[in-house]
Amino acid sequence: MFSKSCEYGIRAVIYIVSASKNGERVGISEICQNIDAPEHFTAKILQILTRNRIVSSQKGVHGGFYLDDYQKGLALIEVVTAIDGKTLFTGCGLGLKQCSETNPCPIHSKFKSIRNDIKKMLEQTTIEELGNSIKKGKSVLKTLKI
Amino acid sequence: MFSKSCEYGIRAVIYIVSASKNGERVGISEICQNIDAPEHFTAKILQILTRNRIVSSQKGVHGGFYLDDYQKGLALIEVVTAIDGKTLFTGCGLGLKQCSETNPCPIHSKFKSIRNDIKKMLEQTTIEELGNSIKKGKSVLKTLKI
DNA sequence: CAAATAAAAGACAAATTTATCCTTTATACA
DNA sequence: TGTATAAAGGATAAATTTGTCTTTTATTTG
Repeated sequence: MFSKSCEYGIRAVIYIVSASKNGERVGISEICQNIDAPEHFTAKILQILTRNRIVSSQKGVHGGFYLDDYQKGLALIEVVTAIDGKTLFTGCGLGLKQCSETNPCPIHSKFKSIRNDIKKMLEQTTIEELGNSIKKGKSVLKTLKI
Repeated sequence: MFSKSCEYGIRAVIYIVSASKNGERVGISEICQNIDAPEHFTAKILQILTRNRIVSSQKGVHGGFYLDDYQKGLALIEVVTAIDGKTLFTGCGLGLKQCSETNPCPIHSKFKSIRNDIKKMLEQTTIEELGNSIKKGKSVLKTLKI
């Protein structure tokens, strides 16, 4: 469904929101320890997100990543689109470039509703909402240690 | 969503069903010309499907690929599972191995309904049904030449 | 200003997916 | 029975994705 990059990206932003109380910044190593992701690789993904102004960052001492109030309210679809592009919502299920309403592939209509559901779900879910779910302990971002 | 292999595999079986009138066999080069897919690569995917008894094949003169009546009635999910496995229906949206009902990721429940919809769609759609859509000219499997 | 810190960026490597080529095996039919 | 045919299978290559390492840049703080 999502690429590994996108999975790490989503997990990272959710962690940042859940961990940075009152504007505190979170470092890349802390992030990656808490989402079970490779550090340098995830750093590059966060670079993409900061370039797209989905995440904010600060270099130097006490630097790190954080989300401002506007960014917290962004929907998950912003993260997904920045990393994986729009193919998941717009592309043909069978990979046909010319597939369209007037020139449909055999599963076009059946696929359309699913694509729309995915899109709707990602549009309606905010980063903050998912961060709160982590804060409250209702969900997790990594394998629990035993 | 699906891998390239899976896209080619689905397109191939739909073409075979749509093109093989009364048990006629269809050769790999004809298949690939009509679904815009690389020949040798698609041949390997059809090998997987024949090993899984989703497609039938015959070597030698007048050989080729075909689907018997039972195989025509198979659902698309058989094709997808044989090629891409079950991760699309069972895996976590954020790639967490331990994600489950009791230990959910933040998007677990929202994702579940979408996964179920995809699964349901693939279970309810038969290969034959899609082949008929092609036969009737209601849909296409490749870019139309202008 | 200098040192320490942390993200940004660039270069490179491993792994996986996608694609191609060549040889082998099975089948039909003359 | 032998030859042509077409799928099966093996080996290899290209492309993409994923992952690592090192250097550079910006910022804070003493």
